[in-house]
Amino acid sequence: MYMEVCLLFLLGLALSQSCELSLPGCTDGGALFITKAPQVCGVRVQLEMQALWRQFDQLGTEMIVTKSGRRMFPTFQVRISGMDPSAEYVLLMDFIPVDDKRYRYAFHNSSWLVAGRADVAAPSRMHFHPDSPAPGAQWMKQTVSFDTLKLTNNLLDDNGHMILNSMHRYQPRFHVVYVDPAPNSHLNAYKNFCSFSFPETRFMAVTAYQNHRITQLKIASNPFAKGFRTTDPQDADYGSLPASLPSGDAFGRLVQRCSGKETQACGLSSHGASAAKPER
Amino acid sequence: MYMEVCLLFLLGLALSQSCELSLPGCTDGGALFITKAPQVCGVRVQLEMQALWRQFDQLGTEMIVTKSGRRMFPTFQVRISGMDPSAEYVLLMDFIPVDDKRYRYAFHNSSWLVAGRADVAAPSRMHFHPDSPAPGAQWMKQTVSFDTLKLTNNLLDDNGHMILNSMHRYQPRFHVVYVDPAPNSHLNAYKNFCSFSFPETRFMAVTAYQNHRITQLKIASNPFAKGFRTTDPQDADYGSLPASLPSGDAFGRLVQRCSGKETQACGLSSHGASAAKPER
DNA sequence: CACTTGACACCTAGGTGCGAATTT
DNA sequence: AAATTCGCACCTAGGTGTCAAGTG
Repeated sequence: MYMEVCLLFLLGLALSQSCELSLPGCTDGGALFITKAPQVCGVRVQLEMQALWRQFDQLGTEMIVTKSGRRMFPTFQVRISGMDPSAEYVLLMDFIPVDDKRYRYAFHNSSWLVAGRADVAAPSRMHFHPDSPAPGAQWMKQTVSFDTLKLTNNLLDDNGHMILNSMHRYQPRFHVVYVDPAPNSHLNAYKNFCSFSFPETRFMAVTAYQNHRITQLKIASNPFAKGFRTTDPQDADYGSLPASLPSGDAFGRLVQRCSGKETQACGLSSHGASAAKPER
Repeated sequence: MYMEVCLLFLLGLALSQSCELSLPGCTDGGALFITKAPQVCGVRVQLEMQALWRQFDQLGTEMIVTKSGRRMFPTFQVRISGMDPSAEYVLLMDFIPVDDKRYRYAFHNSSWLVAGRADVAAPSRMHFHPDSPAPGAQWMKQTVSFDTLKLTNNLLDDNGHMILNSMHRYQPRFHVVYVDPAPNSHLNAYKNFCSFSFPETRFMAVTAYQNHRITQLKIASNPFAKGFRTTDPQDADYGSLPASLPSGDAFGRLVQRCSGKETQACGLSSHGASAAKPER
């Protein structure tokens, strides 16, 4: 990892956060106040394993956090197009709180209830894809996987894992940063990146699964949990088609509409689904 | 991997090979005809697990080659110092034939015999360390390991493995290449790298072990072969001190003298042990 | 009571030499 | 006969949820 590179776009991401707060939405192909650099303005990102992500999302995805760090399942993986093949990019992820609430699970009716305001925010970290930096051609060649990313609830973690508060809800974000070789490129940092959020990847951080249906879906779909399977080893075709369509609620329709195709970066702070921003 | 970088020093390495053939030796700190770039002239490389390598070398190291590719054991690992911390380097390995001979093993007296001239040379490949390119600081931070390198006897291999002829003897080489950002840096390619050979890492490529003592030492020292151990699980302290000193032959003394300490690059084509070149 | 921790059995993924079968 | 190939049992290394125990 290149330290000098990292420092370069910390500024950029900070800008991104504040812009997200101040702007209500980002219309697809709408007028732009800030022009993005050509190296990032055409970047398109497609979430892999969408069908599986949606299955989990319908039930209310939960992700285990442990002291030593736990992988995400499903793994966050994307296919990228529209990069400048010869330009250098850094790819990274972070996690932002979906709201300012703490939750608890009501077993009697299998639903999440608000249990007060959020705890003090965990130290915010970024996870750089280990292949960073690399030329666009390399990133676009095949699926980019964040399978080495781990989630922890240890506030003092020194393994570089992503620190989250259990019983809080998070939205993964994906950032594409163009490594500008120009001198004083920091002056253009805000032009040199774009960000993507896929609403169907939101999840509740937990230390133990609460919703039994989530547990069952993890066991059915994660190869490492095969030891807990009881049913046929048949139903393992995730990743192509959703086993069931999104249900009739507004959120379901939104997800279907916005992430059914690949996603284009929009001008200021790009989202996987432009109108499907986390509720704030 | 950066293709443009690769192309840059192919020339350099080619030069290296021809120089090795034409020059009888490379005296430690002697007068130099060609001045190396400051980024590489002070680079020092120390072989890890020397004691283990020497134990194998005394018996006549054998490395398995398979169609699908086999790791080396011991693994080629080095500690590096003397790099420019902020300069970019590419690290790579290749394997050169020790001689022009084909061998066979005489079981009756446990020795290798010459069995004619070498077969047609296998396609010569280079193995780039997967972290390449990276700044000197990163390479020097910890041991650099080539544990993902695999050896194959499949002339048509398309997995990027190192292709070797079975029953032929090879010398691993290690190359440090400075990535010169200057325009027309290819004109200086021969200045921008240095190479290291450790005589104790020479080996015979085989499809099945010939010397039973080699088999036993592999079983005793490779964790993955633990299933074949019969003796105490005690004698597993390789890497610190040699269990037995090199025996009384000239080669043993040579190895001891030349690779007992860390090794400095010398001017033209640097070797781990300057006078311990493979016999040609 | 709600939540967290840690030992555990059970997996995946892949690196070993063995030994029978096959090829040259 | 010599050399190679392949399935195999046996490992390492580490990712699963479970369950009992611990914490506040």
